[in-house]
Amino acid sequence: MSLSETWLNQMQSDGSRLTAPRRAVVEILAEADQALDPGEIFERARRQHPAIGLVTVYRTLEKLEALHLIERIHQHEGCHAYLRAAQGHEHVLLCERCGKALRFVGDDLEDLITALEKRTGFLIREHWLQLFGLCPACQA
Amino acid sequence: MSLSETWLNQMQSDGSRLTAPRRAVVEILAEADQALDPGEIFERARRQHPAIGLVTVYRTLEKLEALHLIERIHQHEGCHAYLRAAQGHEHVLLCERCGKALRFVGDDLEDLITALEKRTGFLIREHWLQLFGLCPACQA
DNA sequence: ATCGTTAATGAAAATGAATGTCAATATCAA
DNA sequence: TTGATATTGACATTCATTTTCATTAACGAT
Repeated sequence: MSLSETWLNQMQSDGSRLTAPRRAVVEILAEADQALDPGEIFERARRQHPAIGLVTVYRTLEKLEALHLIERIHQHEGCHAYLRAAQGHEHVLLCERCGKALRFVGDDLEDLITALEKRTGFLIREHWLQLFGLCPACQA
Repeated sequence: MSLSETWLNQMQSDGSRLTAPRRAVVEILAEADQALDPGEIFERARRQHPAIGLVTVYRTLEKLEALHLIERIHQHEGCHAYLRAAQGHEHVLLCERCGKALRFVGDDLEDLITALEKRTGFLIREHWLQLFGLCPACQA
């Protein structure tokens, strides 16, 4: 089963109906190798389903985010792009030039977090780690 | 010399003129122990300088950011709050409840980054690390 | 297969943060 | 003190996102 099928099933289990515009948006996001913002998703979705409205894109994003299937990616240039959600301790590595996004696991932060909790008295519940750079293709 | 005086001097060296509304904004940001968004800064600045316009807040933020004295802090609820910029390898620890922000140094990411570069072929140029939790006061 | 409930849709209007314009004002070097 | 010019605040504008609403479509029940 492909990722988009899995997502569609999860949406349906959640009470959502499977419609053509929704399928288009889900497929785009499930297959994307980069974070996409609502405008970009809208443009791509139109190719498959010309009648789709931008509002539907927003609404589908909302649902997918609520199900933790996608999440917003924060960058200097803007914070409105979405990417498939991190699983477990995954973080993200982004190409500053072409936008290519890679998930990676690499959680060596336990020690740092424990030490900080002791020193500051904070109770740390979440962390964001993002790396930015140039992908192989964009270094040329 | 206080931090706001230092910032004002830097702005002046950069060719900016020191005006009352600008002083108000700078003082608020230099002394804040939490990230503040333009609206919050505007409200606070009005108390010292009732005639100030919101536009001036935006313009002052722009200048301070260009001088790397403040930087935008990204959070779930919004990405429009500003905090004094990180120095060197500082990162930020935020209280999810009251917004209190703490800078800390703790850069043990070199190994992770080197390993990732080798594995992915990316050239990594920057990283963001943010921790979220509850400050001592908000745990009660 | 058909029906009926109700979720979902797209168009249009509304909202609201951020930016651009501009005449009046204030800073600060000379 | 003066004058060039950066800065100001009011107002208008832009543009992404949300809201509203009548219509359409999905899908469980029959």
